[in-house]
Amino acid sequence: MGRQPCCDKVGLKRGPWTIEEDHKLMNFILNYGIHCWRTVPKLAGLLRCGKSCRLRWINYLRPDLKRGGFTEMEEDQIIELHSHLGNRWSKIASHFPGRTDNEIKNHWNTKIKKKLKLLGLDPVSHKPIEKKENTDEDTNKGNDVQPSISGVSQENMETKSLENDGTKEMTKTEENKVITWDDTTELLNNFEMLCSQLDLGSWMSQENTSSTNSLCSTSSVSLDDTSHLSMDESSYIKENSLQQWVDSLDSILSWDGFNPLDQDIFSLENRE
DNA sequence: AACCAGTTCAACCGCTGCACA
DNA sequence: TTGTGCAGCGGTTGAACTGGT
Repeated sequence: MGRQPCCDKVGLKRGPWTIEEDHKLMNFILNYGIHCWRTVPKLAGLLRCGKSCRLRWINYLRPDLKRGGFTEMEEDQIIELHSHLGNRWSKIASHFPGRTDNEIKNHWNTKIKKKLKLLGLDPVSHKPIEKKENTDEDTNKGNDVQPSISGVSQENMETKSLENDGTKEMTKTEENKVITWDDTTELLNNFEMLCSQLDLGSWMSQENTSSTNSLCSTSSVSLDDTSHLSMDESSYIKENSLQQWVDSLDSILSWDGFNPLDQDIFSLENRE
C-alpha cells in the first residue's frame, strides 16, 4: 500500500486556472495569509488541491515575481550556478529574487541547453563535447570560438542582442497591447517600494526560505509591521499602498489576459 | 487560409526530506 | 525507532503559441 494521495482528488478541478480562481486564491492569501496549503483551497472556496494552489501562487500570483525574459547576465549566472549545483533548480532560483525554480528550469531546458550545445559544451558536465568528426556544419561554428560561459559566436551575439535589447524587448498581451520593459521596470519598482513599505519583502524572503515552518507560521501578509510609524501614517500606507499594489497587480495580470480585478471580488478594503 | 513542426511554459505527477507524534 | 502527513522539489506532459511552407 502506497501513501495516501495528498488530497482527495475526487471532484477537484485540474488544468489551467481561471481568472476567478486566481482572484479567489489571491484574495484569500492577501487577506488571511498562508497557514497551511492543505487548508487554503477549502477556506478560499476553491476546488483545487493545496499543492495546485501552492504552485499557482509561487509560480504565477506571487506579487514579487519578476516577469519577462532572462538577461544575458542572468543566463550566465544560471550556467555558472548550474555547473556547481546541477539540476537543483530551487537552489539556483534562490539566487534570483523574483524568479521561480520552474521558470529557471524551463529556461534552462528550452534555451540555455541549446545555447551550450551550440557552443560545443555538454549541458550536464559543462565540458566541451567530444566530437567524433568535424562534418557537422553547426558544430564547426564553435571551433574557433573559445567556449566561454558568456561567450557566444558572433551569430549568437546578434541573436541575443535582438532578444535582449533592453527596451526593445516587448511582451504581448492578448489584446496585442504592447508593454515595453520600461513599463515593466516601473511596475517592478512599484512592487519593491510597496514591499519595503508593507514589509512584503521580508514576508516574501521568509517564504523564499521555503521552510515549512516559516510558511505555516506566517499567519498573514505582514501589513501590521509598520510599528515605527504613527497610527495615521501606517493606516495611510496600508490603505493607499495596498491599493497601488493591487492596481499594479491588475496591470501585471492583464498581461496574461486578465481583466482588471473586480473591486468587489478583490475586496481588500474590507479586510479589517 | 490551412496545415504542420517546433517551441514555450503552466501545470501535473511522483518522489524526497522534514517535522512530529 | 517508526509511521504519518506535509511542503517542496525536479522531471515530465500537453495545450497554446509561433513560424515556415
